[in-house]
Amino acid sequence: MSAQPSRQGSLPQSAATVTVFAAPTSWIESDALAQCHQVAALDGMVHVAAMPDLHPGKGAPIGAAMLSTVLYPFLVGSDIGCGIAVFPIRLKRAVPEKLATRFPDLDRALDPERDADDPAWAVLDGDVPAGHVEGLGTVGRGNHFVELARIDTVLEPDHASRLGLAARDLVLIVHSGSRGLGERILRAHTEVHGAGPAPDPASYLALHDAAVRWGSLNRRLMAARVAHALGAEPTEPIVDECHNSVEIRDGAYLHRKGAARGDGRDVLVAGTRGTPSYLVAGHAGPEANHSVAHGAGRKMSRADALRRGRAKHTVEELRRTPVGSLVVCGDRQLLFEEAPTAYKRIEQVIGDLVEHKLATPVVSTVPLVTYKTADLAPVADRRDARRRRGRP
DNA sequence: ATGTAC
Repeated sequence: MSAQPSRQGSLPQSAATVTVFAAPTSWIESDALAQCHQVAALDGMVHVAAMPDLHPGKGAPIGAAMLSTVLYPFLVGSDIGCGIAVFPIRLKRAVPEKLATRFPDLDRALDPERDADDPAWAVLDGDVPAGHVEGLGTVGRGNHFVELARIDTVLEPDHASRLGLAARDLVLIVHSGSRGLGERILRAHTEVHGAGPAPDPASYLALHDAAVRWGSLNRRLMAARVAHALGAEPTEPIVDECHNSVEIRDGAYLHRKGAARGDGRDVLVAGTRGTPSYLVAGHAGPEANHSVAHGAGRKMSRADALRRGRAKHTVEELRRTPVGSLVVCGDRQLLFEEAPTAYKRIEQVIGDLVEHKLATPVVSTVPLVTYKTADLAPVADRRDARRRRGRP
């Protein structure tokens, strides 16, 4: 393998450069590469850096950092401020079967009035960004999750110890975003300007920044909800990086869609529901648009994962994974869509980051319990519920 | 990924 970025853009001189940070043997869908070149041809585009977890998105590729003199809201997408945070958590015992039943309902929002006495509110410092209360403290759908995980391998002992991490420690990993708020911000732009640039970048950025703060608050609220439910004290995150954002960098707009800030920051690169994740130290330079990958990256579309997964897996094997972890997910379709086999191998993604000197792995984590969406109620409970409603 | 429409 070469240490050089393996594929260079070779399209019209007017188009921006496209650099893909993946080994030739790493699976990158041609549709995703085509999307990178479409983005490279946009007015004002300077450089597109594709991460090893690159895959096709709706209109724009996912797993890319895109530098442009023009701000394009659609390159950030609707889940502005989506990201992954890591919170240390101390538990006396961590038996997945016991803990899985104790997770709170993270599909149900925290209501400032009805849930006024919920201790999770203690993480709120000041006002709720944009005053947007709907969906606060909820995980959402798609690839979002809240996971109780254990530190497995320590690869950089000094760095791990600076983060207060040692082998066998427990952490909560929270992957979620700005829910309806970011969606509303992009829709308001798109209704008037479509995929065109933001005519007033400062006003878009003000809304964007609020969504980024909201996403981070949401992750903290969820970690606090889960910590309280499991009988632990909430903690401050040791890592919290968003991967859908835009920032001003060297006088241009650096859009990241499924790519995390990778310049001197620690980032949790998520595996799948049933494989390890890696906390890495990012040190990406300008060629990579100062970015690192955000996860394993989809290898199959949701439709393919559903079709092939139904033929290949049982619900039971997806709910209890090969590493012994449990997946809380009452939605069977989501379980298949999010099957580990629908994603690339995280080791390959991490290997590509290392090969191209974008990041150094610090620790790996293995899941114990991953919460996706509220579980199906046990049969007895459902029967009771029907009886309470006066049905047979 | 989302809220909403089908």
